[in-house]
Amino acid sequence: MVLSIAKGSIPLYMQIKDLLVARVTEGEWAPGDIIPSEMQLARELNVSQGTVRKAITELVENNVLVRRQGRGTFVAAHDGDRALFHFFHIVNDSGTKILPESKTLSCRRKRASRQEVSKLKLPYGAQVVCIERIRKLDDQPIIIETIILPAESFGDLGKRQAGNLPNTLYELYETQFGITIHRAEEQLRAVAATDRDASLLGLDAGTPLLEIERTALTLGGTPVELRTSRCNTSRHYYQNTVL
Amino acid sequence: MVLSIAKGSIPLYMQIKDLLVARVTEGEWAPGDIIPSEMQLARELNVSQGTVRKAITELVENNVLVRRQGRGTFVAAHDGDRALFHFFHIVNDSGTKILPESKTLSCRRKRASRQEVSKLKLPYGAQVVCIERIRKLDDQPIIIETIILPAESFGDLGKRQAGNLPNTLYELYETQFGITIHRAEEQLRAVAATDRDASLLGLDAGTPLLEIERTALTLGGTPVELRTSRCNTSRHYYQNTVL
DNA sequence: TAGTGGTCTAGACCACGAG
DNA sequence: TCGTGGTCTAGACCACTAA
Repeated sequence: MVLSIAKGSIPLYMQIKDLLVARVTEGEWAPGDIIPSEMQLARELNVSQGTVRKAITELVENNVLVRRQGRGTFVAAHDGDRALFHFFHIVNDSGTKILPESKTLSCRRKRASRQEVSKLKLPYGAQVVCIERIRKLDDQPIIIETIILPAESFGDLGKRQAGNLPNTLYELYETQFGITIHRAEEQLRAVAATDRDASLLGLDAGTPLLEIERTALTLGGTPVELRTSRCNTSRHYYQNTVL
Repeated sequence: MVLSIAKGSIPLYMQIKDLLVARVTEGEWAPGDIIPSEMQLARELNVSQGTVRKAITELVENNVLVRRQGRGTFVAAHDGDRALFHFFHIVNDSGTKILPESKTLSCRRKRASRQEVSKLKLPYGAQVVCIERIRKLDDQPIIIETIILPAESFGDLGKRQAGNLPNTLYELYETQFGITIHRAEEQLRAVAATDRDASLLGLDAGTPLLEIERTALTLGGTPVELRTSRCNTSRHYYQNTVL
């Protein structure tokens, strides 16, 4: 990659951003890895430290990189904190947020439905991994989740029954399959509990549930997870901050 | 205000941020106003342009200021776009977002309930303005909204029946009452439609509705609006992006 | 102590908008 | 043409971390 500084071209720091993003998406630097120091990058790319700094600053704001003073700059990795603060929005009535414990009900493979093919941009007839689990908050079953993953990208997940899957799946995707979730789109609706919902959550059929349909994407923008959560919101709610 | 650069003190650009925020919250600069140029501020505060620039950059990311190349830097103001992109999240099934038309059902004053007193941090027994309206999307009544405002801050709103209120209330708060909404906290639940909900929305009682409880805050963090929206999500949904 | 990121400065030139 | 914000540079010093 050659940086160009021709008149009216894309700013240098933008080109550097793209270059750094490429090195992350192409796996040259993995999540948790340290990247070269600002001075090293500046020398390598023949720009000033300030220009590299500006590129890195924007990637930090973007949750792609993490800076640690005195240590260096690292590729952002999924830990429990990120799962809790960025990707989990259910809070109990007293306003405190805790990650629920999860119990895997099933984890198997099947042919993708028409909707799944379309949302995951899969070829017709592709296989998907289908996970169903139930999540407890304050010792009560509150959330039923159905998760769909493109089988091709997830090794042998779902081929053999795997027992209980870890609570923070995004950490699993990252460490086991080299797939990092970067952002997600959520669509929320109110729906009536089906008989199955009702029995799993200990409610009456027809009880209003909050349904969250999430599409999770990699840094490159590829959709890699479809997740439908149905939540009993009688003692919990979905918390969102609008800026 | 004197900027201090003592060892181990708060960085200069942070102090400048606070100072600029103060000038906005205290009304020295109103929404839509141009603020002094970076060079003018740098001279006034005896710092370099780069330091002022860094302060302003963060306030722009914070939606407090807006930069326009070649023109200057302005205090952010509420227009239809901001209402639509930042503060309205209901989208129809084909994924397009449009601001609903609103019909005001009532706008009157009353004594604040215990909950309203608590959430708006009002003195016991304070008056509030209570607005009820219904909002149409794609020509169908989809949302019922109840809005609570501290009467003290909103002049004579609700004293005389005011006919139909404008669609984008935050513009009204800003231009008529000098109150700028900066951010909001939303709590979402699934609830069953009451008889009144049902008749207003043309549904059966008990139909699941998405309830959004929003607390809107000024830049200073003072809560100034409580808004409860109940939405028919059979053909629409609440869209949220998770970063 | 050496190396990293964090803050701050001073000054150059570019791109845009208004008069 | 002038003033604004936008990009880029070069270099100083501070604060933190690890060896």
